[in-house]
Amino acid sequence: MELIAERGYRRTSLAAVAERAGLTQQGLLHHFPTKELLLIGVLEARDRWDAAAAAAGTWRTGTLAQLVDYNATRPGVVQTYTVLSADSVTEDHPAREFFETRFRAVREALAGALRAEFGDTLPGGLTPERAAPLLVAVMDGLQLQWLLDPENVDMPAAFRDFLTLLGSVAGQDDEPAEGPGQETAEEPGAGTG
Amino acid sequence: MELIAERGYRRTSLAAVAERAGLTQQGLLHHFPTKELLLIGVLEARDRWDAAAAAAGTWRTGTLAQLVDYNATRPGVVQTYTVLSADSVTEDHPAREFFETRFRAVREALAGALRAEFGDTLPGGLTPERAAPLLVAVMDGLQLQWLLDPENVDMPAAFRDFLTLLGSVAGQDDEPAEGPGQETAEEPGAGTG
DNA sequence: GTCTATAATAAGATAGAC
DNA sequence: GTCTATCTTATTATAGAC
Repeated sequence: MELIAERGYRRTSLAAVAERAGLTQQGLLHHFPTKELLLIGVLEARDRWDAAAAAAGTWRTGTLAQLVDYNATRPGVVQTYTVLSADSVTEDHPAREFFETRFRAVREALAGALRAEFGDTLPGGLTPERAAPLLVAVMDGLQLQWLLDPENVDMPAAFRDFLTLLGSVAGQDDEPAEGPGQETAEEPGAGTG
Repeated sequence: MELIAERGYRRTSLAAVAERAGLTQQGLLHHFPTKELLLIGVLEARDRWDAAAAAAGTWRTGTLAQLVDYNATRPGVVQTYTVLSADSVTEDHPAREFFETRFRAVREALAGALRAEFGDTLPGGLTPERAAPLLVAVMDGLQLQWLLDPENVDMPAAFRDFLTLLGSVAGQDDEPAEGPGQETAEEPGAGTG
């Protein structure tokens, strides 16, 4: 995960991963026979690590704001997710199905969360199902801008601005816009994951 | 551009570009001495091609909605932009400065457009400067979801939903949500470009 | 389970002829 | 301006010893 965050999947060599892990390339290939299987192993590991965050039934917009706060303290993890998810749209990418499935699940989970918090109708006459992809898009899009220019893009504040547009009060009273991050909360998760 | 759209920058070989262009790898290297300079040439070419769209003084939210319509008819171009912009956040990427500068310019241009259309105050008490990164984020984030799952993500409709949240009327009367695209309008431009 | 050794390939780049 | 030929390096993957 560290190396993919730094260099992206394609530029990350098995030799580099092996070195960081403290064994040889061939030792690494004993556990993951191909580079592709290693990538899938990484994604599955992050999924397991994100198990708590994936308990979507308990998500609220305030939870999401805290997740964005947390992400703002972990640029490496955010970069992993951003680079890998975009890379996955290319032909025959081993992670394509993973992200396709994941985005669908996240949209559904967030739609459920929005419905639980706001009911069937949101500002502008939107349904939770129509607002969910926007919520996901804002999280991912802000991450890209923030990774490129953290000095000029206040990701947590911008996300709360969007929640304000959605009609949530979490944007105003939930957390200071540019707080110290959730240093205490050890909840993981990057991007919409 | 075509090949980068299909495979991403790193997976695109000089030999493949040369073949598509109808010359040998060495003939290509005569015009672009390194692969990095070729990438910069591609980005500059797209900038020139986007010159019309970059006349930001004339942008309005309706224009942006039409741009999203157009993008929905050109998955290859959108993919180029999505893959490349995300890839650019990795260490020492040759296009990093290009995208950093470009995102900053686009945010400023869109802030100006929002101010021209809505004045200094938007819904939720947002300023144009605070809404602009959200607008960019929604465009980019929707592109990623749409590229991964075009059957389930109606990018133009979702973008108009966001415009509705921003208080624009363009979302209702400007264009059918899932139109045939702007086949006549030859205006180019992918992503926030 | 980890190692050394070694394929087998593919890539970016250079030299020099025409 | 384009070509053939070649260099150099990096990468994924395999074979087989310990």
